[in-house]
Amino acid sequence: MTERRTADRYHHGDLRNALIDEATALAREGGPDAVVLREVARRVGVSAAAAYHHFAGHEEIVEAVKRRALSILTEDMRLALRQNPDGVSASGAAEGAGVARGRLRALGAAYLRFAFHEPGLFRLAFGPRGHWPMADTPEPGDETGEDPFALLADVLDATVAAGVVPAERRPGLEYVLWAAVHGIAVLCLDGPLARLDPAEREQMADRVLETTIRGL
Amino acid sequence: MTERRTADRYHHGDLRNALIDEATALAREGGPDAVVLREVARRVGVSAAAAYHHFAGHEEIVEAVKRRALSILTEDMRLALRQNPDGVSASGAAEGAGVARGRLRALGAAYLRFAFHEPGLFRLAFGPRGHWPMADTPEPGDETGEDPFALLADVLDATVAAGVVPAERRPGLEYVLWAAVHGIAVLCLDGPLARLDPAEREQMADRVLETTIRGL
DNA sequence: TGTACATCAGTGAACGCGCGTTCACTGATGTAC
DNA sequence: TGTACATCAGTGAACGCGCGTTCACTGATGTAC
Repeated sequence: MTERRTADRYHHGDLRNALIDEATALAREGGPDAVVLREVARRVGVSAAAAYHHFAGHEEIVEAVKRRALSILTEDMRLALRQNPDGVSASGAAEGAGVARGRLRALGAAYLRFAFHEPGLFRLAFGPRGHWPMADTPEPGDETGEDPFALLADVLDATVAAGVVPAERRPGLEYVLWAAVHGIAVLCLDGPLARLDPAEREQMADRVLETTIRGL
Repeated sequence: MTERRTADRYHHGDLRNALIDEATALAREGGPDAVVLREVARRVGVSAAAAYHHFAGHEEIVEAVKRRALSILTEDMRLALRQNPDGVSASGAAEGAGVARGRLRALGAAYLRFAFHEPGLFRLAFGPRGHWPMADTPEPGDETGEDPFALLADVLDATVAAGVVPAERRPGLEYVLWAAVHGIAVLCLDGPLARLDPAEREQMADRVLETTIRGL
């Protein structure tokens, strides 16, 4: 019943978040172009002008959704790592090569799961005007404090420590893996592999990961 | 002076091609969203309605530009292969592993050169509503009769023949390589690597190709 | 060689659309006294 | 406990924009005779 707080009242109570919620729903359904300010307001049941009390304009709403998408992805990836723990215990023993490779695979698989399950959010976050996390610009409003890039960097460091990757090849290796994984995501979402069923898609994803990790 | 044929006349003479030319120029400058029917007509110096005597509508112009973009890419890739000939002479001797790998690298490099030199056309051809060549749908209006996918398939077949790739890994391998190459293109155009200068970009491209081919 | 005429390829004005944004406004809220 | 009032968060109408598309039209072209 507390939910009634956000309805049937002249003052909404939490309009800002309600708008972001609805904008996110639109992005999920239709990708970047579907996030239309007027439609967001319409869905919340509020005038379009009301949005301007909470956002500078359309772009700011889109930015908020991008941040939310990225934070969902980050959480997915962190979870994947938690389910594939490294072997570094209190004793400080370095993890084995197999474990390091497994964590790398898990990270890539989580990225692809997000792409396949949330294509709209994925396209929004990683589109031409996207919100890519970068090495030199950590997320300002990031709830977790760690973005996908940082997680990948850590796991790659571990592969070097485990002897899977020669140290001289370490710099910039994030991008090599990211490229492969991102590429197959795009091929499956918008490209020639768009008609694959989920099982075939997963198979392709596994192959890309396997091949790339073998090549590192 | 023959150029005057296309100007200062009530009847243009070759309006259809002039429109595609200008639409292509717009795509080059601003990507998919820049291909605006009214602007295309404006640039050609003709009313927007005139375009409807040559195209069913906006989408058909865009399609024509996509085909043109793809045909440029195909030609670039064919040229790259011609400059990295296989060793198959009249004697029919199979080419060496190094040659096969070199041709694969050349093909990937050509794809990336196109992406970097023609980002607007690249985004148009390979965007969400793109014009990806596919294994099962050869290009209908293709001038060359061979698309990038077919070229890649041939070269991959050669790598198997040369013993670079085990035959059981051959099926679907096109997509593994394509994913890596396409991924790094996107990262460099729209992603975290957008600020790399051309030399660094090429270095990253080489690394991705090297790593992926090693992993095949 | 000249003329009537069908056909083709243009024109310019207008339509409807949905967008982001602005404006003057008003209803609700909570605080000071 | 009640009331005045500043502040905040809504409203609804309107603006301007540029788009794709349609329409009735007209100028140019080339062919039949």
